[in-house]
Amino acid sequence: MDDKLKILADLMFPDVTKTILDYEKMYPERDLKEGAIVSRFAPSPTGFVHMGSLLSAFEDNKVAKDTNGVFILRIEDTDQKRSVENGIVGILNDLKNFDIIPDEGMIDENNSVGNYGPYIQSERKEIYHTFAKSLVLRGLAYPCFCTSSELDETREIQELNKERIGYYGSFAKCRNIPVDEAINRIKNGEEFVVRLKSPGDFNKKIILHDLVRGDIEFPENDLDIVLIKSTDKLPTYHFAHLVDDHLMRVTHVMRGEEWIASFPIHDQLFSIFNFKKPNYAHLGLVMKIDESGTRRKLSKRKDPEASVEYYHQEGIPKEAVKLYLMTVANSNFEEWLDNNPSDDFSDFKFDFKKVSASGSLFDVLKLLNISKNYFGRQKASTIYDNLLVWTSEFDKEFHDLLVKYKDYSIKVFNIEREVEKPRKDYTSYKSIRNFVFYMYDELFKNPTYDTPKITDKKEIETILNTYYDEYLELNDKDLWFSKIKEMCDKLGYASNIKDYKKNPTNYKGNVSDVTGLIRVSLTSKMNTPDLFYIMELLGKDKIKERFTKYINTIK
RNA sequence: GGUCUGUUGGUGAAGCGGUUAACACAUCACCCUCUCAAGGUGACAUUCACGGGUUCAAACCCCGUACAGACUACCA
Repeated sequence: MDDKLKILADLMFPDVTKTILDYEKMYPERDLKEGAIVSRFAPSPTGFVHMGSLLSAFEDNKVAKDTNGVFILRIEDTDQKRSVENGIVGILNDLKNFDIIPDEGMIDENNSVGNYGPYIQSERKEIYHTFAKSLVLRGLAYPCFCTSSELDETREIQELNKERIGYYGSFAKCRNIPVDEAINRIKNGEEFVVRLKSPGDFNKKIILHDLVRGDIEFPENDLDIVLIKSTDKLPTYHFAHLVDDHLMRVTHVMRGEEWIASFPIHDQLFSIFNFKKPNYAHLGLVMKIDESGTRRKLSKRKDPEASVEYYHQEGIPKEAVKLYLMTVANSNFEEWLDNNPSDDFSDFKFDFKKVSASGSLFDVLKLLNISKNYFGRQKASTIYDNLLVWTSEFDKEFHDLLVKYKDYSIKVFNIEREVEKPRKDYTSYKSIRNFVFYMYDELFKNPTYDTPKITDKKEIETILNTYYDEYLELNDKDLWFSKIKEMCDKLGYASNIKDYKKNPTNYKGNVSDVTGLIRVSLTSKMNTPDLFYIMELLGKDKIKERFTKYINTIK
């Protein structure tokens, strides 16, 4: 009997030259400190990273770095339909944009670092075959010749009889084909997949532990799942997971909750081989609210914000996205951030217990808020440098101005910045232009003016001319303002707003109406940062120019 | 049909048998103020999907139900 199995196994896997033991020696247990976590991100080479995957890659990376472990990038290309040209580089770039750098695995389309490779599944065929072959030898796997139409048929029967769907028990037609017959059919060139001869019993319960959900009770797996596919002889996800994560000595498998259902399969596989089982953490999915008001998985196709590239284009700083990801990853992070306001959170330790089990809603508003606070912490020169990089790709016109007026630009960004309570108005690099455009003549050619309180042309002329001729003061902020108040008193506007509120009819208006007019004439906007600083930077000549320009636009 | 997961305010959530049900975002009000952005103060869940049960005591434990989601492929 054993001899026959050997003949069968050799026939099924003619390419196998090594044994499992050989591989155990090639990929020995890692020599890492106690508690070090080996994690892996294993995408298909689709060329881009979706927000949900980014979160899990981010967490994989974080956990490995926290513990001085290893973070591996492995490419799962066992389904050729999912592969795309230069798909690996695309993924690597998306990760790199958020400072997620794998310690081990693929570093470009064809090369890798690390001693546990290859890191592309299609190049590991012989390894999978070796493991599958050992199962055949032990009578725990068998060739299955069922065609897809046969499979469909049994499924239909199962549906009709309201029976559990799947390839198991008496529905596993090829499970008990005599070895002789199997040998002959293979010799005759019949196509086959290799299936696990599951030793499980659906009526028995097992309890599996998940790092975020705790213990989960399942029936044992009794499905004879496919291990190796027929046409390309590549493994299925389940089998590749077993072989790769064992041989790469992965300690923690973090994946989406869509994998919970196959947890029993994976546990069984590890048991059969008597391999040390990894820890599992099944993460909640990233959701969004649909137009119809229902929750659904964030979709790459429908939702621009699902694509990681979107944040790059929008100019959301990667630091802000990372901060946001961390708040989604661990619910206690925000509190920590409050006490440690910084963009470097390497001191914050990821905790599986603080991972939410339910899918979280993707909250763009929150991201923007985090981003705003991030900008609040930055120096003007840092903002300048980063903005220069962003505009070089997305806003050529602005970029050229930044280069031309470097020192001036830094001063502009510094308005109310490096002080105790800095401004928090920028939300993204993209948004900055709208906050500062009026500081550049080149961007102020045809402004659309907001409408100030004071609209009468004659009055406007009087105020602006009087101000420029008699009260303009740019050396000191306090003096600047007291001069404006002085003028208000002279022209019939209340210099003190409280006085104005008491007796509004005694005045033509109040200081804020006057400064509002000056503000609009200079910037076209009703709302801006501190007017004094703006005027200080603009300088006398430009102020005159803009007063005139404004007066000329009024009818 | 089967298996599994989840359900706390507009949103993200804390909570693990006794809490005024944290905190953050958003919203609103007031204060500060030359306008904004900020900042400060306060408001915002009589209640934790629903119905039962256990208990002196339940958002927390048990049982049902509903809803949402995942899986049930030679896709991952």
